[in-house]
Amino acid sequence: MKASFAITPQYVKAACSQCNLRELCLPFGLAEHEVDRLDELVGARRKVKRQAQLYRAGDPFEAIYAIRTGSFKTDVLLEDGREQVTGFQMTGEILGLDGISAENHSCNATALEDSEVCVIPFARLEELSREVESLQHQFHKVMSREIVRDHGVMMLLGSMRAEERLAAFLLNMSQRFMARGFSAAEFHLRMTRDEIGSYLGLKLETVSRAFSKFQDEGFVSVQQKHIRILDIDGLKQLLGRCARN
Amino acid sequence: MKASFAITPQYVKAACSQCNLRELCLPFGLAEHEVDRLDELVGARRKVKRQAQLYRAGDPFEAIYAIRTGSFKTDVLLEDGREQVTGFQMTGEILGLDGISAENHSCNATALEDSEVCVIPFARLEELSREVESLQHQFHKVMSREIVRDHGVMMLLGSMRAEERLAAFLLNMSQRFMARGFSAAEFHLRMTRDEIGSYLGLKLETVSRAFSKFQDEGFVSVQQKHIRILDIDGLKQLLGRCARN
DNA sequence: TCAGCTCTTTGATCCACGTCAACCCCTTTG
DNA sequence: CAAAGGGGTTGACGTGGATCAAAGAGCTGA
Repeated sequence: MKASFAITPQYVKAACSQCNLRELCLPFGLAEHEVDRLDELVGARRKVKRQAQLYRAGDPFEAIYAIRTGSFKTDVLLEDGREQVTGFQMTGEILGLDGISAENHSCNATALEDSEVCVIPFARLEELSREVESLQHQFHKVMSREIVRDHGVMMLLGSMRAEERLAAFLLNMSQRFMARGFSAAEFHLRMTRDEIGSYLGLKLETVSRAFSKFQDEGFVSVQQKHIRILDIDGLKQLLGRCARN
Repeated sequence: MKASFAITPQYVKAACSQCNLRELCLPFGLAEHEVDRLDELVGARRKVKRQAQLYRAGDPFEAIYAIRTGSFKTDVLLEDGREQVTGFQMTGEILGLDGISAENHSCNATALEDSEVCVIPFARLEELSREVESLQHQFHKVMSREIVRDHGVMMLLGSMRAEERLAAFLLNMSQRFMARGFSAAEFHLRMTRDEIGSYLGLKLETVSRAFSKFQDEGFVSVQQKHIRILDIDGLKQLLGRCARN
């Protein structure tokens, strides 16, 4: 279905304007005729298979990417091979902003499931955003949001204990699924315990134990990657107390 | 001296074009006549006394700030009062980018010493960067650099042990002092052990002990806030080994 | 359908860093 | 110059989460 869409000209033409992710993505706040102009430069689309990389650290930077379907993780690697996951990205979110500063990417972006992204050539985006004020502003907001998000992760890594981190993670995922029209209470995590652990600055065993504890206490029901949140307020309260630093 | 400069019209006119920080700041990469246009909108300057706040979380966002003299820390606060320092900023660096996304600031910016910033009204910056391509691009680079920096901090907080974190911090400070024409080997830290600890996700005692250890091992000489780096390669090697996650 | 994966869970043990507490050194102020 | 207070250092001790180990549970592919 997706494939047949992808090759029909109407679909290409109507990319952003018909996309149900526009509220979350670059077209947010644009007038209809402005979205049409954005469509023109977002022609190309790219499929990325599960475990394949959209880009790697060091790759030359040419475009940013909007996730149309699927999800990704981004990570940076130390010389000794250890990995730090810097984020998980869902549909409508923008990948590749790290590449602007040095003109090549500084992290790796890996698909967590078979995914598809809209390729947005950066030079053309800058060009268009010089003409379209609302696009310029929305793009700045997207970048700024990434900075704010990163500060939240620092808070998490620097000041919270293991169970708080996982609670914050689950609440964040829940809220993002909800924003995309999915259930806030029940969802599939596409990443492994190891990847969650890397993101949260914990070992996978600690993540697993925290999940078990939450389940024992009746906050969530966990079956492998399938999560059901049973007591969202309980999780929120868990967050409130117990800072470490 | 600074005060007398600040009120002379030439000085206001020549702000960016004569500023020795242009290489590090927004004017980087602009042609001379473009810098002149930037000067026009960077008229206002603001002094911030040590310990005073340039802005607070929740303040309406109207401008970003370039640090002319002095230094700052930014932090976010949890409801329970615990603080996470998200960064230390030096001359030429830009403060306030977090405010763009929600139209109000999401963190606090506090001067670590008596400081002065250039106020850059954001609406006018967006306006000008629609006209001046090189300014637009440099601004995007500045935002992107902040994102890359944040990823580095995540790496630090999520994957490094205490001594590695402090070593990374010292090397980073050293490099930034050097970029500003100061000694890379000898400098004054403007922040307390507690603030360093908050930034690095450690308690102040742990920071203090790590300083002592580095001193015992001959890597640095530490006298309160005065640091002399004696063996920069030793510090770098310390970074290479010993990841935790 | 089975073999060989990878991912997850759980238990036992260890240790890096947090916590608590005492003391020291500067700096500031009257 | 004395007193007060804010940093900073150091020691003793406790603990949250890492580490090591083993077994179970789901996929994947022949």
